[in-house]
Amino acid sequence: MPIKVFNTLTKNKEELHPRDPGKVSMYVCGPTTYNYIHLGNARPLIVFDTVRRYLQYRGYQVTYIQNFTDIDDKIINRAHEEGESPKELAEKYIKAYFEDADALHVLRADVHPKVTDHMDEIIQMVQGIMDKGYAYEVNGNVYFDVRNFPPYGQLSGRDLDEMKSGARVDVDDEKRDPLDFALWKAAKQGEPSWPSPWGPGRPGWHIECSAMSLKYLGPGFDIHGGGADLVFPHHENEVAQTEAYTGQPFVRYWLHNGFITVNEEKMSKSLGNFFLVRDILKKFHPDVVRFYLLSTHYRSPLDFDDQKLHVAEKGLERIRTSLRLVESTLALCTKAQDDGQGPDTKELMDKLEQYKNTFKEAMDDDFNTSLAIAAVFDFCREVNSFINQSTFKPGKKAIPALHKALEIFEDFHSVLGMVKPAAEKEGSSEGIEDKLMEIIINIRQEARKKKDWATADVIRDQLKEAGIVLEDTPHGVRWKKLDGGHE
RNA sequence: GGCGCCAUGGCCAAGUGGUAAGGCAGAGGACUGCAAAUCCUUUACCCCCAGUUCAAAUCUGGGUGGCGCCUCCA
Repeated sequence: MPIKVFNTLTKNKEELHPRDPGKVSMYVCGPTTYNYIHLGNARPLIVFDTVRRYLQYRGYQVTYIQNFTDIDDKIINRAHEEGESPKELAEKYIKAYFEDADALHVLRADVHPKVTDHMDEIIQMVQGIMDKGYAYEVNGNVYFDVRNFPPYGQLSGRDLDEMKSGARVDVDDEKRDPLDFALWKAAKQGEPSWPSPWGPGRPGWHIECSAMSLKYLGPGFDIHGGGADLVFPHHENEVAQTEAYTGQPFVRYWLHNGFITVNEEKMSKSLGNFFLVRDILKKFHPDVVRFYLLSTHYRSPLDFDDQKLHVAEKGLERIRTSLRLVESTLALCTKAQDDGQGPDTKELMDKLEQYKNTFKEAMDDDFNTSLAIAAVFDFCREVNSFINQSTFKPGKKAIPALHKALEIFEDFHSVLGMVKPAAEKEGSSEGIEDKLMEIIINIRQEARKKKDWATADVIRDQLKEAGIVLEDTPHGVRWKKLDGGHE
């Protein structure tokens, strides 16, 4: 079964047939590094990270490129405000970007190219576009000539003449058409600049993604991703530049994620209603944020508030509880001397396999993470039912089925990136913690044997206050630490 | 003004022709010394009107409401 993706270019779900069989090339627009990233920035990171993980899970060799826009007006302005160079400012926020993205378990791209490292490629491309007659130079500025490129508007479904009537287009005497956009901007006083055939200046916003994607992925690469607000003008302009330059189709599949909203309004820096990832992570675990963002289909809008994160927290906890149940039961089975008792494990294994397939079918259908997560919940219920039914006694017989359950949890985790808790830090006092808990639990069990409920309850209550929850089960006592805020 | 998206139970959210997945919350039950966790049961005239069809949440037309892009924006 081929994977289907919704292609903005055709407005249809299409089967994914990569340029090179078995390989997928992806380019995702990365941040302009003049501030910490906010939740709206985090959505495409997590969405396309999940796309990448799933493609890898399905056996594709994925090449993933995500750029940093490390020179533009906003960076220059901000640098002036903060009294440092644009370079220093950009480096600071690139570092911060990685801190946030790593926390959210976003895998690093194969290459994170920066604009300032690719001036030669950019200048060469601008020159090439001029040579082919699709761009012109005025006073050191180079503009793309949209009227001369008939397919302009193909991605965003716009008509040049209809747009002209819109009131929000800047009038600029230098341009032949108001919609012409800058490939190269002449340097202004006090701004960083690079030498070029048209005098000192810097690249326009759009050309960088064309130049860098072309360099690392070549013409006609597979997937270009980004937020829906980039469709026009950014991606439209990328298509125009690149196809004018290469004479070939630029990208096979355009994928765009929907917005994060706050009170049903788009979260954006200009509206000032944004929440920084690092602030949210003070209140919620990164895995919860990830779960929350993936619980809605990537193309739908997603409204943000704390209450919804709390709901996500509970949902994720349900999955984690099931995972722990499997792990602890497997430990009991491994220790057991006999076969144990219980219903047929073959039937369980078949059902688990079915849920795994449901998960895959959901992801195959344009990365429907919402449906896929529903399959994970169904899977958990199946496992919970099996282990908690009264006829079940842990023993050797159940080991293969429990192993299989853990393997499938691992599959889910490899795609969603938040099913399993991150491993405890190396060199922690975990060993001692386990021993202490064993001692405490044994003391409490002695009290319970004597029906000294008062003592047993005091221990349980006080542990809970300390953030440790005890659960008395038929097969022994389990404990877990409550996940509070992160760090 | 141009282009586009969305409207599903108390909340969130899948589902694009055959009488509604999943999560959270609520109610009842099982289990438990009591809890917790878990399991079972239970809660939907799918925004309105008209049309197409044997059959529509799902297609078509109209309406109402909300949102987005056209300016930096993920």
